Amino acid sequence: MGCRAPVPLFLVTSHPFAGSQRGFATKKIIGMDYNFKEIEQRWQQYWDRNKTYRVDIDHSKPKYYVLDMFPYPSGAGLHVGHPLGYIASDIIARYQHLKGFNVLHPMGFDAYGLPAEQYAIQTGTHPAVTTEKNIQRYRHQMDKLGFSYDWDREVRTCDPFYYKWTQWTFLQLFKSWYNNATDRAEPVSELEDRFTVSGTGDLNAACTLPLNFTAAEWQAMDHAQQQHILMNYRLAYLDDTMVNWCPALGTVLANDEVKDGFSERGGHPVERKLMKQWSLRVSAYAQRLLDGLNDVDWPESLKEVQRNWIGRSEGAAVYFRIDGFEDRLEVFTTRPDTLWGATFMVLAPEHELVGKITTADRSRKVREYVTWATNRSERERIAEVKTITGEFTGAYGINPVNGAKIPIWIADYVLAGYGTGAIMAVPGHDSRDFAFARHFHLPIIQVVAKEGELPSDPDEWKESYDAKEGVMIHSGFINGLTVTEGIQATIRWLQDHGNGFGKINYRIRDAIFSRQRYWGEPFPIYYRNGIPCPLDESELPLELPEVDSYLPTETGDPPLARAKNWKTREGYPLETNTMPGFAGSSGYYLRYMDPHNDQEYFSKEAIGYWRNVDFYVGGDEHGTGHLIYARFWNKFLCDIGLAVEQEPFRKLINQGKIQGRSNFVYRIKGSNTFVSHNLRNSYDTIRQHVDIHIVDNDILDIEAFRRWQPDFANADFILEDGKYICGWEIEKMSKSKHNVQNPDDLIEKYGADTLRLYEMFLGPIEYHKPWDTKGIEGVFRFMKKCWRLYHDEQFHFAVSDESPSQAEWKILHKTIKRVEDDILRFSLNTVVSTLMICVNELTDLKCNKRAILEDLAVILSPYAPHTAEELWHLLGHNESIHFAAYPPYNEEFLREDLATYAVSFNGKLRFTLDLPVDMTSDGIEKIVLGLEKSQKWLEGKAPRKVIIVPRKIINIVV
RNA sequence: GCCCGGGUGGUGGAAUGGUAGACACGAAGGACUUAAAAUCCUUUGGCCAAUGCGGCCGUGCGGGUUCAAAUCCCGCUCCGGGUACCA
Repeated sequence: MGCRAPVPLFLVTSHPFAGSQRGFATKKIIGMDYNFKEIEQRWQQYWDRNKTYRVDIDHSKPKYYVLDMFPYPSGAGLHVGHPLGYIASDIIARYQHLKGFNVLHPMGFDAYGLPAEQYAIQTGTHPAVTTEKNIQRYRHQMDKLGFSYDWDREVRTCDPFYYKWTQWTFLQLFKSWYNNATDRAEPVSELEDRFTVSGTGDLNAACTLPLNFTAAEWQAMDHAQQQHILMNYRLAYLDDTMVNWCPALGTVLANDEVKDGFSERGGHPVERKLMKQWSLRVSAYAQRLLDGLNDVDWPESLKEVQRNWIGRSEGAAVYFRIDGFEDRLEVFTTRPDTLWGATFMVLAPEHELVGKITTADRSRKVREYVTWATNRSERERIAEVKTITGEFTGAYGINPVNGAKIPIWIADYVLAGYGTGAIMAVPGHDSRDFAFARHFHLPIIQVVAKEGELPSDPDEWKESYDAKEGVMIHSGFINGLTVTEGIQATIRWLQDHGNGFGKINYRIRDAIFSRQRYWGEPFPIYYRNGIPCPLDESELPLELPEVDSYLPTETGDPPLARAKNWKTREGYPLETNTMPGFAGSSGYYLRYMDPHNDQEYFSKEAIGYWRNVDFYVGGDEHGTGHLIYARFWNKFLCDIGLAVEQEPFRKLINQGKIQGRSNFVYRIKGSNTFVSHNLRNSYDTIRQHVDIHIVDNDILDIEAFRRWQPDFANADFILEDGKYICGWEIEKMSKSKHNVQNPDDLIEKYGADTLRLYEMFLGPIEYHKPWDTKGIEGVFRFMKKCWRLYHDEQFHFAVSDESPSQAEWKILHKTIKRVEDDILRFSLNTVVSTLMICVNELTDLKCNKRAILEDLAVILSPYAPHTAEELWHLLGHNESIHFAAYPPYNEEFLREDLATYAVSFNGKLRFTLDLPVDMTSDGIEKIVLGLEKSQKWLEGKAPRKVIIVPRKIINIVV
């Protein structure tokens, strides 16, 4: 903190950029008030021309990577809720830059997506055209907000230069398998060598179906057979899969794209259907995806969502022989201890053995049931959860622990996609099995008793006993053991006798990676004699072809089947499916590190420097989609030596949604008369949404209302206090509710800096919160007040080189510290308050000292970059404020002689007291107890205890 | 059902076991102005008291830990979100 010239020097500088003022000067005002429009425009141009936010690798500085989830550019443009996260990340990026980090802060577009394709189907407009137009609009709106993105690094998922690497990664997945023994992906070529030498031998691989063959058997297979086998192991594989088929969209959806049996986009019904589909073997990474959650700084709730989605459960696989057949039935159970209580078995209707084991007398009913169950849509299944249905197959399983013969049923409460699609039913200790047993009059056996309780008659039970606590009974060699001991003992026995083994099961399923759509990445795959083969990497990118229509063909093939010459040079047909939306977004954060590289995904140098994202901002709706796939993608790229960090997103926050605040009018039924809010209960009224733009502070602009819609031109009103008061409610922001706020209007009225400040001021970044336009006025006042600190009454720039007073230094450094503390814990709303307090206090002192105001401009710059930049240049700097340094906090300025103590008696605050900061506890105690005020609260009694927290509080216990 | 969040003035929110309601919005009153806008000043959790003294109550409800609890613990309640025949 250097000394300034002691001579008071009052600087009056004419506005250096005042040339283009347009009608802002009034007769009185000579200089200019806070002219945000001109300021913002000027600096946005300057930053763009000078590439102020361009960033390159700089080994002399530590890196910091700040990322927003890139948007899908929809036709509707941005509303006030979208920029919330972008503003937050921009503040962090700017702050970290001031702190000396080399900050990577890119932006791009998730440009493949359904809406552009739907629009293409309706209008014939190429999705690329629609997408380009929407991107332009997004870009324009974002530019007006003053973000510090390095736009030279922009990526678009639909750009062949970008999706070349999406296709490339797919090829690597295709050429890899997952070795559970080494816990990583390895080349399929090595797997082939292994098969040639030792067959499946001691192979421990992630696969679709466990297979066993010898080297000789492998060598005896022809090429097609071998390729078929390899497909069982590839990380990107083609398989017959039960998929979520959406007839309305003509495509398959991933599990996370389906909600309650309807498509998430569009809300169309979804059916289950068996189709040949590309899938990614995400399940191979289940444990690593789970473990990795311990190493990231994410909201606990989001981690929990992912843990549930991965759904690890520990238990055992148990083999049941089927009476009269060679086959054995494998079931998964988390409760092997209850094996003695299994009284029947249930298979999913789709289970492969159903046809084989069903007896002749049962076959008609079973077939009917299977047909009925498989044709039921997902939606019906969910709607009828409580209906119990099933059929007996006529076959019996043999319980390995006691040889008991138990009936095998089929029922749709057993899901084909989970575990092995078959269960042992223990009605005594599983509520679903219990309900099923009661419904079909199957026996129930108790095998667990609560600690200290005697067994009871299960026929009397109202519900099963599911808890994992108690002692085993009626259970052979595990009698008397606790549940936990029983589980261990049973697993040991199963393993020793070849009847099963301890097993960990995961709920997470492989990701279906095919879409029957046009607007997506083509697969770099062709078919030779029906066998899928990878394109050579030199052929990439395989560009999306032109088609004459965006609909499926008459034969039901995807739109790409319409493309002319959709085949390789040799004439082999190319794959006609395209990749799903999450393909392009799974690795975009890596490409930003080196977006112009035409030789590789990203260079070793780039990944070695930027490593991973330090701070990621986006919505929590991506918990089971993008954030799982991206983590999978990154881990795979780690395995093959490209990525260098196991977790791509170190710290993540979910920005809350901004809700709309709707206004209502109350129309008397059957009339054109509207009743003010508080009088509405005296009439029979209908509530109607009213455009929030014609309501100010819940008071309706009656004339504007009459003009709003022709219907209301002759409306009558019943007023209160001469005003029409509207009702209000917090709802989703939507056009139909007439409550949409768009950022362009607000920027026009208040400027981007004010909007940025206000969005942060609304509340904690992760909260969902209502948008209330009224509050923005307060922030706008703050900006004007701040501007005035640097200007005299005629709005001439005027700062003094005089040395600041102790009080002024103190205000500044208190602010420096608080702002910094708050930014570091991402409490961005309280920073705004702190800045307001600072400006209020400096205004009270009429402070215009350069030494204070320069630092203030820097502190302000992450939040209000345009205004700060203007002030910075007015202060005489020629370089952007972006290259300034965050002022170091100096504790000296906060040093005080006196501290204010809160004095309480029995915990109740009674008065405050200023005392020297260095006074000892003994001294304080003496003074406080000697005060006349204290006598009143001591009531003549002697204090039992006196607690003194230095410089804070004194508590006297009486 | 299960799993997460969360209940603080008229409103958004602040308070990292230590003066509850910072900072704003809104409201009421006032100054300036022919007027409006802009700006500035005062009051603003409730109740009692009334001279600006002062007191009592108060962070969804009931207990507890502590010198001290919005904050930690136990039980309940209400609201929001996620998820669900997952064996």
